[in-house]
Amino acid sequence: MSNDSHLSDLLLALDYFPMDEDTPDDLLPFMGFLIAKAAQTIVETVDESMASFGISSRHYGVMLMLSRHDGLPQVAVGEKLRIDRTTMVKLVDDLEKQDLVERRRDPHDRRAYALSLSEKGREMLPEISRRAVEVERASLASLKQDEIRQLFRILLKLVKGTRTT
Amino acid sequence: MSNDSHLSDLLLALDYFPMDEDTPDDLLPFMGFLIAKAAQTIVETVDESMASFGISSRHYGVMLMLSRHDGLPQVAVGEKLRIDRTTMVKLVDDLEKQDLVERRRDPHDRRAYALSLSEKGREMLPEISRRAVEVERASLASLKQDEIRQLFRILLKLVKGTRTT
DNA sequence: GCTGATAATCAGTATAACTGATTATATTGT
DNA sequence: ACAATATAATCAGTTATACTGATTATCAGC
Repeated sequence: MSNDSHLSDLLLALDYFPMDEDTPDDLLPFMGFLIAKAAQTIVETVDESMASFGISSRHYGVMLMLSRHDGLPQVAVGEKLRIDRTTMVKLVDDLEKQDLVERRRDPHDRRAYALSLSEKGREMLPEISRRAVEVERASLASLKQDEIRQLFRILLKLVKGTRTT
Repeated sequence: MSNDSHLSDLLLALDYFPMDEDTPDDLLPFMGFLIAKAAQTIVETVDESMASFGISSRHYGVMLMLSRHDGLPQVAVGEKLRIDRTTMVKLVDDLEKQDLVERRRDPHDRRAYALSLSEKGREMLPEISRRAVEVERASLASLKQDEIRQLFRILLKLVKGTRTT
């Protein structure tokens, strides 16, 4: 309650919104900032909701990835999620301790692990996902269905467009 | 070149796109993820572009804030930017060392600092902003002007909608 | 003036990203 | 087949950030 002066105030107060003209140059300095803050908000709430499962949003991301790409080596999951190789070690350690993910040796490349959801992981994932969706929906509550779809489409285009490779 | 398998592939490959139906529930589990990755991409590139000025995107954010709210106390800047009070100390230390920002005692509240851009800070900011805009524009290159405007509008609505107060 | 709140700071802890090295295994070139 | 090089995972150590709790100075209300 002490704090009704948010970044949105900054932006609003400063006539960066609405942007009537077709020169979004004025608002570009704030774009990165705005995306970062939106991300921060959502990630924080997802993290909170995942806490009761003993994991973070990042662990959830790994599980989500494995649900679709079973048997992927650790490094590949990291590349897809843009998580550092050494950070992946810790994440998978955590997930293994919770018995949500298994490390098996890849028979075709015995340096690598083939990561899979464990039995428990497969069982839990729908429930975990349901929670994540709940809070994400809540985070997006101020948006119309149509806006959510647009946002998704635009972000996807953005992420696709900026490949570092 | 080793890595053409990005998160976008995940999403595309999995028919999460295009989302023809009016049930974005299927894609909601990926929304937070997608925003986070978009943010990561932009923040990283902005950080890189700021490096030649000896600052990070966070320092830039503080300067941008001060350019609009001169004389704000440290804690207020932190609240607006959602940066921890103790982290602000370090950020302002850095900016002061670079002589971009000044801490003056607020005459009305001698506990607080009134933060201001220094002379040099005021001079530099347009140049710094120009660089930031350059790389942000590059990050958004895959989007049409119209999509950038939409994205901005939607994100602003989202951030406004999810006040933690 | 006393009490409780607040701005900034500092010390200490926890987490994450990153660097560089190591081990085991794979791949490539000859 | 063998040597050189590359790769997957790990570990140790460094750095950046967030957060907690305490301290100091100051403010505001009674």
